Amino acid sequence: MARREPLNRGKILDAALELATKEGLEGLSMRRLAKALGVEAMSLYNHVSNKADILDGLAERAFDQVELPDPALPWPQRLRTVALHMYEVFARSPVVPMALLTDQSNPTTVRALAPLDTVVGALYEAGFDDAAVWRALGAVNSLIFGSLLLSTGGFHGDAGEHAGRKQVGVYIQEMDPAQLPHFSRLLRNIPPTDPATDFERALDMLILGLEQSIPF
Amino acid sequence: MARREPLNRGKILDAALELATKEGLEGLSMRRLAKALGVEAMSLYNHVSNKADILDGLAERAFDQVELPDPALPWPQRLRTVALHMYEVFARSPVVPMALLTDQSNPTTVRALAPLDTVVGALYEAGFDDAAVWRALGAVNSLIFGSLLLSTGGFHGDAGEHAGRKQVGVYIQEMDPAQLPHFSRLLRNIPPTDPATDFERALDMLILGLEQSIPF
DNA sequence: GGTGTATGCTTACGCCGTAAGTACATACAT
DNA sequence: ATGTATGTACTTACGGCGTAAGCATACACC
Repeated sequence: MARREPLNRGKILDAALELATKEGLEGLSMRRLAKALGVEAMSLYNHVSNKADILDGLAERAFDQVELPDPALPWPQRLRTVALHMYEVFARSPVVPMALLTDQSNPTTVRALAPLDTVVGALYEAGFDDAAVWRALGAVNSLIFGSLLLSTGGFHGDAGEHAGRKQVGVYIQEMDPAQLPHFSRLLRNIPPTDPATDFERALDMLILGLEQSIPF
Repeated sequence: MARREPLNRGKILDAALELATKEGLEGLSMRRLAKALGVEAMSLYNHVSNKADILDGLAERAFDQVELPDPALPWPQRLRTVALHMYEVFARSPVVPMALLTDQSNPTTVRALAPLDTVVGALYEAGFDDAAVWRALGAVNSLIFGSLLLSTGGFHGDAGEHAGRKQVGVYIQEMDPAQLPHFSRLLRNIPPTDPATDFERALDMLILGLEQSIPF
């Protein structure tokens, strides 16, 4: 009986990312993942310790792809660059931010935390104290992850974001312009924006706000 | 045999909120919810159409609690007030934002969308065009929901937010200050901030940025 | 009393993550 | 060449999940 090509962690992560990208986080199950690899579910446990381990692996790979900016740049550019890179990388693998925010993944390796270290470094250099750095870090992360989640899946009701006209159309019909005048006006004229540049604008606003609140 | 007090949608929602607040979104199952109500799981389906319907109900109740600001206020205050109220209400029921962002809930009633209509109205009044309103709405929502999710559960690795010293302590020990100098410095000195005021500061920064990008 | 309707219960299906045990192919020691 | 250890994969099983389908019972109204 011909021996099959052996499995390994890398192949599992590859297949997991592909499956999750295609089917979403809830479509990624050990059984389906195994099937995609031509293997039984329990065989995966020879190479990963459990499902959370797979998600951690995906998150680490993603963080690893985040380019770190030139440390010589002034801090606002450094912050801007690393935040944009984080957004781009995660937007390519929407499962990852979803798993992170729902606590299904929680990577703790140095590699995963390096981009955040860059953010923190930039904020300290700006002159903020510990509390302000902490808050600003939270704000940046909130904006990054909030934008990602709202643009992929979550809560079509409030925006639909890039979700496309089809769904939004439903709301337009259901919506009573007398009761929600502004919102229905907006939905009637949704402009064709893309989430990435929307995020960029929002980030710039936040950085602007940050620069203005630097202590002297 | 004594007839038991009959079930109804309201009681189900009450128990669901309590259970979910105690056990988290993943702890809220039809079976456990039924048990808490002294009933079999399938009995719930006489009053709600499915689990998503329960989550929609919780979300609607939450949106309903959001106070709408005095329309006479200038737009930045209106925006600020409604965003803060949304944050407060959702922070009280963390299941709701979680369910919204993971697409397990998607309320579409007028009541649920009223706060968003207020936001949109404020942004139009500020003079933004459709595209800018759309983007600004996304930014505000991202900040609200991102802050909420980061502060409840998600991704202790990046911040831990209010999650408390215990968990953060783990990272401090594991973390190599040589490789993550800024981040480990920050964790060594985490100041005692609370997520709500952190959000308030971030929101003010964003509004500041908005005001400065009004077209003339 | 008879009947219709609403409510709750029981059973069952196909999913899920994973613990535990088994079969077998290779690598190495004798 | 034989025996053994190791690692990989498979099988089975457990307790959970959401919910479809069907049944039993209690009340409201005629």
